[in-house]
Order: sequence, then C-alpha cells, then structure tokens
Amino acid sequence: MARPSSKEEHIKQLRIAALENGLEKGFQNLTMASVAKEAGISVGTIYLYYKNKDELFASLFDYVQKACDQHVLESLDTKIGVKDKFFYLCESLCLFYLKHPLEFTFIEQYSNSSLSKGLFGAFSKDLEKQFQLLYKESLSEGVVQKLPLVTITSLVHGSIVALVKKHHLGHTKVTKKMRDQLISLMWKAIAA
Amino acid sequence: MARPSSKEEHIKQLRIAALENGLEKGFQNLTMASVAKEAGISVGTIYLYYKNKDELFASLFDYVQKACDQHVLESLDTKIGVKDKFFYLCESLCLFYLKHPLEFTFIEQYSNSSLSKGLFGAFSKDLEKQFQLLYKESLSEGVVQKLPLVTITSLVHGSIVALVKKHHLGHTKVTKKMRDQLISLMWKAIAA
DNA sequence: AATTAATAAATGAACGATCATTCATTTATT
DNA sequence: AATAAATGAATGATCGTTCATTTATTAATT
Repeated sequence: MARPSSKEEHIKQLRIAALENGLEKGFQNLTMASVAKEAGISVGTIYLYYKNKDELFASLFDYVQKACDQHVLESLDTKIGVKDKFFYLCESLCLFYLKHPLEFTFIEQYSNSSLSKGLFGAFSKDLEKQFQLLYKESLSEGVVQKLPLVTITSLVHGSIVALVKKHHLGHTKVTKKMRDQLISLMWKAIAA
Repeated sequence: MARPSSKEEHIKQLRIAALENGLEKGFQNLTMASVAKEAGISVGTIYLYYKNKDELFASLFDYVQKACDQHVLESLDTKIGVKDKFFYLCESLCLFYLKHPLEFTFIEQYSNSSLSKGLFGAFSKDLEKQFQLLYKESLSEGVVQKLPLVTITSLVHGSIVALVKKHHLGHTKVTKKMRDQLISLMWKAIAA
C-alpha cells in the first residue's frame, strides 16, 4: 500500500468539509468556494476530480451510503437466527445513524432533494436485499406474517429514521432502551 | 362573505404555482420570477404580500400543514373507541398524503431543508396533541403498552411517511389493503 | 550532485449566468 | 383628479465554472 496520494487526501478533506459545513448551512446552500476553502484546497482543484457540483454531491452520497452499508453488514453474523438477525440489523443501522449525524443528515437532505431522482427510497440497495433475504428466511420458518415487503421496509426504515431525526433535532435522547423498545415493537408487529 | 379580493386570489394562485412547479424542479430551485409568472401576476406583486422568498415558503408550509390538520381532524368522531380512533387518524393522514402529492412532497422537502430549523419533527403540533391524548386514553384503558410517546409517534408517522413516499416515487401502489395492513401492524405493535 | 528542462498539479482571479429584491412608472379604482 | 394596486426592467449580489498562470515534481544531462 503506497502512501496516500495527494488526490486521495484532497478527496477525503472535501468529504469532511462538505459534510461539516452542510450540516449548518444546509447542503443545497454550500458553495464550491466555501467547500474548497474549508478543505484547504482551491476551487479549481475540485474540478480536477469532479465534473461539477452535482457530481461532487452524488459521489459523496455514494460514499456515505457505502460507509453505512459496510458498518451494518461487515459484522453481520449470517449464522444467527432470524429474530436475532432482525434485531442486529435494526440496532446496527440505528447506531450508524445516531453516531454519524453528518452522514445521516446528508442522506436525508440529499434523498429528499430534487438531485436524487427517486433512486433512494429508504434502504440502500444492499440493505434492502438483506432485509428481503431475512424476510424470506423468516417466512419459511413461519415466524413472520405474509406481508408485502414494501410494507415491512417502510415500517422498519421509516420508524428508525423518524426516531433518529428527533434525536438529532434535540427533541429526545435515544437510549439503548428506546432502541430496544422500538425494535421489539417492530418485531412484534410483523411476527406471525 | 364578500367576493374574494384580488389579494386573496393572488395568494391562492401563488400557492398553486409554488406547489405545482416545486414538484418538478424542487422547491429550493423555484425562482420568484417563475412562481410569479405561473401564478399570473408580476414579481413585484409577491412582495406586496410577503417580505421575501423565505416568508413566502414559510407561509406556504403553514398553510399546507393547516390543510392537513383540518382534513384529518375535522371529521374525527371523538366518541368512538380508542382503537377505531387510532385507525381513523392513521388512515386519514395516509389518505391526505396520498391524495395530495404536491403538499406531501412540499412538507417533506421543506421540513428536511435548512429553512425549517427543526420545528417540525413529524406530526404537526395539533396532530401530535391528538396522538398524545389518544395514547393517554388508550393507556388508561389498558389496551396499549407503556412506552415513550416519541417512540410511538416515530413508529406511526415514520412508517406512514415512508410508505407514502414510495407510492409517490412510483415504487409501489399503496392500496386500501396495504394501508389497513400497515395500520394493523402498528396497532399490534403498541397493543398491550 | 547540481542544474536545467519537461511535465504535471494546483491555483484563484475573472467571466457569465442566475436570481432575489427594489422602485420609478403604469394601470386600475375610487 | 386623487389614491391605490400592480408592474417588470434595472440593480447588485452570489455563485458555478473556466483557464491562463504559478508552483511542484520528475527526468535528463553534465
């Protein structure tokens, strides 16, 4: 592994700058100049790596989503039972959203903006797939009800996002107990 | 009731123009000029009614939220049982969101933007109050679990919003059956 | 090593487009 | 004629993007 090139360092700084400044100002209101300044590089340099502003943010979204997927999926034990897997996936996603306010806020703002043309509904592609597999597995074991997958994913992801949002807005403090309660509620809801 | 003044007509046209054009372009990208043109009035006229662009959108948000509250609460029968009331409130909110894509999308984009500084978490103040009352009533009857209110509202509002979003993005078609299923799941989740 | 040439990387002032806001002027109403 | 309502061109500020110039790096030569 070679020493990080200047380019990689720049891109890393750009990501940090965009996420940090975006949280205060709103991501739509970020200017190329301010992101560059905060990242410690010049405006022109951004255009060596990205064709334009939209591409910069699209790339950031990709990166953040992959980071989330990795966090949730990398330590997923595929051998545990379906209920445990459900609890693990929900808790892990919750924790990522809670521990990464910048990333969470960016994901929410970006996916609700007109930049992402509906590509991103709730879960990322990878997480959606995991929940789909888990649901099929659970169904074959007869431990969950037969339901449209979209209903389940709306219930699970929607609830988690809503709760985390309230946490980051300072409306409540989401504790381990609250997460456990919510996840238990959701499992109880879909259980056979 | 006097014949609608020119001002009232203008404001009505402004609301329609902003909602309709905002759906395609994204509300952040609307220009005063384009909204004025679409509303059939001149830019300058907007400034007779609103101090600036932010105020125009803040006012629109107020209006849309009130319209939603009114739709949900005006025909709420306060004498029915708690479970029926829960079903009615959820179904009614769902229907408003589904039948008013412009309003729903605006609410989501606005409340996720930096313009609304976290005032709006999930439900409007009025709806939040209704759910709070309903929860207390249900609790005293012993038909629901003792839980933090914030967990319940996250579950309910978050799930509904997520499902409706998928509907408007064309990812699924939300039928009466699906709404009933979702609401049943949520009731099952919180039931004692 | 030292010097120079050649190439690549980074810069940021300048350009042009966009857009919120204003206000002198026009149009409608009393 | 006097007053109020509505207009939209003009203004000034902002910002994405470019590209001529500068700075850093590498290679070549002595």
